[in-house]
Amino acid sequence: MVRNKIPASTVRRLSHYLRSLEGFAEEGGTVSSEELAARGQTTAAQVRKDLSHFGSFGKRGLGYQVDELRDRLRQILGVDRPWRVALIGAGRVGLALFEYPAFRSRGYECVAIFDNDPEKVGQQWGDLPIHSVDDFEETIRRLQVELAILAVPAASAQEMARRAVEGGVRGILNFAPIRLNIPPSVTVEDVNLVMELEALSFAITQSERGE
Amino acid sequence: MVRNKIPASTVRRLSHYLRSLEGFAEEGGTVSSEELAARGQTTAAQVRKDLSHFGSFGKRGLGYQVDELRDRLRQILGVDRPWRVALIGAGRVGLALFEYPAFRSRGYECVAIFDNDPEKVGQQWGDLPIHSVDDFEETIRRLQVELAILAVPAASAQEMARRAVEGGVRGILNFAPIRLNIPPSVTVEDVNLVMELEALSFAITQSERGE
DNA sequence: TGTTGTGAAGTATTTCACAGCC
DNA sequence: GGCTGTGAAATACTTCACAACA
Repeated sequence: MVRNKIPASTVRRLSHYLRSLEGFAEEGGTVSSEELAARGQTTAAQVRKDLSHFGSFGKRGLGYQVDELRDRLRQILGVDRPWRVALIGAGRVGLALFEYPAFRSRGYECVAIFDNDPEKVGQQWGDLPIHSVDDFEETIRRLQVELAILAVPAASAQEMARRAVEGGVRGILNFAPIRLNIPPSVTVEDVNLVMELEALSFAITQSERGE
Repeated sequence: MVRNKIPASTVRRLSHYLRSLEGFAEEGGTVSSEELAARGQTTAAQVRKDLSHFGSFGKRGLGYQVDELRDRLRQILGVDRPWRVALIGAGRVGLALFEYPAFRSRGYECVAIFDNDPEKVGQQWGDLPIHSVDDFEETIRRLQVELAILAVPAASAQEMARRAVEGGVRGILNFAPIRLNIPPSVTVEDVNLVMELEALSFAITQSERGE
């Protein structure tokens, strides 16, 4: 079904489409590529091209069945099943993520929290204890952790990423502002807030100079 | 100096290059496009092309002067001067961002915090009071806020974005998972954590199906 | 009729490769 | 000799436009 490599831009848009469809209360309705495009800041042709990578599940003349497309998008994005997540780093960022309701509601279930600060180890967040990093690899392997959210200082990020891979993790959401060096079989997504702010100040600076 | 539209991918890489150069302790040294590429997960040709949009500040046969390139990148990205930032939404995400040391150290200075929860209004974070949103536009205009960090629930994000624009903000870092509808003169950068996680689960699901 | 799915055309971005300069 | 800066070539992505079909 999936013919070639899917561009990252397409994956991001698929996520948007799914979000839009979840807004539709009306079950059993249909939606056109035109409507999806309007909600997703893109074009109808782009919506159709994005979806066409995964098969053809629209009806010509009618559009897409909302329920069906939503289910299909969930399958494609892999969110039709729960994911076991470990939070590495119980600081402010970790706490914000841990309490972010959207994660759990989309099937990302935090099953373990780790920190290297002896003050924090043993504390509870919700019903989860904060583990020491001593037996990190064994613990995440035992708990069958698939995704790691890496919210530790840059200095320890590479080391913890390596250990997470060692423990069998398949993907890492990395908040540390460094490029992780890990095997290509493990997927990494970087969230770099300073970079986002710099993109803002760049754009503003450019527009000021331009005019 | 800047000839055409600069791709977003280039801007992100410039931010990486700057981060790499800040790692260089040695003042007065030089760095080649090859070295920068190695640290930034890209190619030497890409580094040179990225920089060439803004002029030619390397020495053939030698490479780039570290200090000079770093200063030039700061100018280009607009981080050679402080930016006045307002934090909108004093929840967990807001707190994590407020205490994120990298922001302040790069010149993004939080000058006001807002929340619509009467329980929070009047509290202090560091030496900043949490303001009510009642006189939001006037306050940010008076404080000459240039950037807004929007960390409020999706339901109020559009409204607060509109009011921020009204108050004279030039850029918005948006954590709400919706597309803001604002005039093109104001720049928006979206940080969508669910989307990042979905990109991970997509990639993992694909690789499992492929093999 | 109305809207999809998709080759073909059009743009945008990256990579190549080499002249030009230190 | 070594490394930059940059047109030209290659590749990737988006948009067009229309046949296919419910």
